[in-house]
Amino acid sequence: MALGTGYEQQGCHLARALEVVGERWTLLILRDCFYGVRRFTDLREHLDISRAVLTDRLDTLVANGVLTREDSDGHPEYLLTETGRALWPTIFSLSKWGERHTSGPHPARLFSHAACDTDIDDVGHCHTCGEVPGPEDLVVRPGPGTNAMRRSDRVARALERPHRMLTPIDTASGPAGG
Amino acid sequence: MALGTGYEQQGCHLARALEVVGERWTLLILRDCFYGVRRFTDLREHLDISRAVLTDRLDTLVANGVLTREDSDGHPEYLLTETGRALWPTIFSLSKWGERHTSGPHPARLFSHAACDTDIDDVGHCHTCGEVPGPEDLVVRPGPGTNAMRRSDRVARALERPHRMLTPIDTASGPAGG
DNA sequence: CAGACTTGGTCTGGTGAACAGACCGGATCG
DNA sequence: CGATCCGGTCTGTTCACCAGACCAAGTCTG
Repeated sequence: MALGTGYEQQGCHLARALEVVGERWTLLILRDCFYGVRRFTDLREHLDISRAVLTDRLDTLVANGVLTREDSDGHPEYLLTETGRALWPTIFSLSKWGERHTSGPHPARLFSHAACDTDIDDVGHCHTCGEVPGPEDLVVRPGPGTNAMRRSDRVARALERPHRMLTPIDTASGPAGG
Repeated sequence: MALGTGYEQQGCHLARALEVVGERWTLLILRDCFYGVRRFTDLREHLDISRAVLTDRLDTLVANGVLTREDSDGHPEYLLTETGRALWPTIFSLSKWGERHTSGPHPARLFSHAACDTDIDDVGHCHTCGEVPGPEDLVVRPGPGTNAMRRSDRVARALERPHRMLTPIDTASGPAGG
């Protein structure tokens, strides 16, 4: 619980939202889910997060209907629900803010509208189609700021190539090291 | 620091953003700043937050260029910078998400475009003007979900009436109690 | 000027969360 | 049958948050 019992007094939807997704690591976990990461070990390796905390966050997200936990091939897979997918504007805008205002000027990731191959702008708008595509219609690829990332885990390696959001990350293409 | 030193390995703008605004209370403080709250005591009363934590969060936000600390009439005032104002889409979308997906169906606050008096939609769009107004062009007023709030502090009372965002909250209109 | 009050903090002791890392049970591989 | 992978749980330490006491500067009252 990010705010203890405070949200009751707040009576505010923002406080309630922060109860669910405002804890440490949670938005980073969800960002990875949008990228297509679905498995415990992939999340753990990519985020370098403690197992206990990852377990707790996933449990919280499942309990709040943001993720589902499904068995696939004997392994659990964590998938975004519709509620979870609705967080994309928040994650996108916060990431853009970080890019603009706290980091270097170069985006680490670029997002393009899969239907027309146009890069979306800072508010997620596709100028070719005149719409704001949902995350399922976006392709993520490395941007000029990517050199800031020196991670060699399987997720980071898979994201070195363009990848359709929400489709599974291919983590079977080789060992973690490299 | 919300993520310790983790953001270095992440090389990700979202992680860097969360370093700045991802700590407990921070987004609620900033929401209040958008509403026009500027003073330490008003923030403390409205959020019911410990003095030490509020001090720490304000210092962090000032140090990261999200707020400025200025003296007005002998008292410090905390004001959003341009960088801070750029967080509005994030706060708005997360609040909308909380409204839709974690709380009741009724918005606690409604936002209208001051120029044309039209309520903005869930993505912040004004259908009359065909644009997405910035926070300085919005008026906030209580919505049908407001009854969930039973706070009687001065900020809550001031927000019982429509209020132009980013203009100072009038907290001198009476004592805190009611 | 004394004394009370407001404002904007700092300091302290207790509690809960996050961390690194050990351990573990089931499945799969060789 | 042992080794490895996967998805966790458990443990001891560190760290952040909390309530609440304390404090200094200003300021209102007389």
